[in-house]
Amino acid sequence: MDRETASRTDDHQALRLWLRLLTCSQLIEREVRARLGRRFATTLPRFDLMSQLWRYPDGLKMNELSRHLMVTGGNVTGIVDLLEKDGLVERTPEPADRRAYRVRLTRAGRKTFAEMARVHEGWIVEMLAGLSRKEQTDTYRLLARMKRVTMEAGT
Amino acid sequence: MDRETASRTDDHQALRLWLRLLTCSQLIEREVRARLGRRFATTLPRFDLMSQLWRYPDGLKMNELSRHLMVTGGNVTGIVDLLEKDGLVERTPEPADRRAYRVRLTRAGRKTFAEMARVHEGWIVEMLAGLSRKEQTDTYRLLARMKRVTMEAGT
DNA sequence: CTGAGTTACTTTAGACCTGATCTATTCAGG
DNA sequence: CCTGAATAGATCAGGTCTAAAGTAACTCAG
Repeated sequence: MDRETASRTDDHQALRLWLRLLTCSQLIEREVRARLGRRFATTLPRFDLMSQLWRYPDGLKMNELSRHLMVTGGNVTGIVDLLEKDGLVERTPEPADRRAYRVRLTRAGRKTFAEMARVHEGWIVEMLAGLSRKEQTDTYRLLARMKRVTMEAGT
Repeated sequence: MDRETASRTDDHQALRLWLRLLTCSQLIEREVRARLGRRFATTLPRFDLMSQLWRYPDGLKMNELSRHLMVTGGNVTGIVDLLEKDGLVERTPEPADRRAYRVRLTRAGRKTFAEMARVHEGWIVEMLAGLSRKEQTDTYRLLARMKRVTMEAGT
């Protein structure tokens, strides 16, 4: 019995769609968090941050990380602090602007993340393996529509 | 530029689907959280908890709340504490079991929630208004599949 | 009836997240 | 130059969440 099941009876279409979306998202996210903790003793926010740095080998400034991850700056500070303490990322000074840092993966960070990303993708593939290729692309396309209309509505 | 856009290039199908699902979910959730704060000076967890109690006028025990909301017991304790302090819910003793409480909405809680739920559904309808009725039901059905296969894979 | 195991809830430590505020630096006009 | 606005980042308070440990009450075999 979860939130969604408990409320199906008399709600309306858009609301039901939203609750189901939330349920799916939480099911996967919860599992990924648990596995990241068990297998790699890390967390989803840390994984996400490292994933961004992985795509930008020259590093990113704090505010760029903040935009990419869609979280506040104060939050990025905290996560980078923790990753830095573990030696997975480093803050290097930005010569052009003494206020700014450039955050990048260390050698150890790259090694660690490469392995994590490989295993992580396997988890997702496994969790969604029950969906046919067509179901996956159909869902992907419909969620593209949802993403678009939601972003437009939010403006 | 968000997480998903930043990573589209060379990822595989299931992973892309998951990232898009996460993006959609976060877009809506973020907006709902912001509006709940601005309009009602409350938070999504508090709203969710009250929403469960709304459906069970006789109240729920703490562990039932925990199961419905899919969060840990310690978390429920904290949220109920805050709602109780605001006079929106009350803990009443459970005669049959002196370890347990029965949590229910107070009169003020019912009044407050009724208004919040009405406005909240309006927000969701508005945010998803760009989707046709068919798109909504198609997405709903595909997410039902995803929910099912994900829960089965998680077992 | 008793004590070992279970269950209901709370507490705690630690991570996460936001919004607001602070410090230091940069930049744009005058 | 000099000053005020804007920007980069850090810090803080408060709420959220988990896992683990703690307390009290219940259950039921022996």
